[in-house]
Amino acid sequence: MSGRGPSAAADTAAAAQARILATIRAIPPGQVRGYGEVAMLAGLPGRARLVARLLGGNQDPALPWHRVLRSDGRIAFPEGSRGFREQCQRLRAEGVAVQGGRVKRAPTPARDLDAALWGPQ
DNA sequence: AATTTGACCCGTC
DNA sequence: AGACGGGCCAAAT
Repeated sequence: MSGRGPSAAADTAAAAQARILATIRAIPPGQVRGYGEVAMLAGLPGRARLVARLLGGNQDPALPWHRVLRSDGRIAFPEGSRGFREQCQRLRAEGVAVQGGRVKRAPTPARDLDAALWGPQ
């Protein structure tokens, strides 16, 4: 059947978005991930902005959006804004140390891998 | 169809 | 550590 309706491309995009949302939902409480990290885990490397756009239009209160931050470990909202405070509070409620709008532990565990490979001496 | 915008990322100074 | 600039991708106007 050659009836590729207008759902062909839209379906792919929808699937990508669904994977992104699933990845965000899969983030364990007390942990944080970067936008690019979420995109990569969702099988969409380089689409960090898509994740951001998705969260921007997200209306699901059950989505742990607060566990997603910038690659620098910093909150993506401007300091003092509503989202900033809410995200900060929600993170602290999960035991995440937030200082100056920044998470103590970087979302990229690459350093841990290096340490694990070489070991503590 | 071209331009602008956005809860971004990375290398460099 | 923070500041600048360029790059990337997708949706909205």
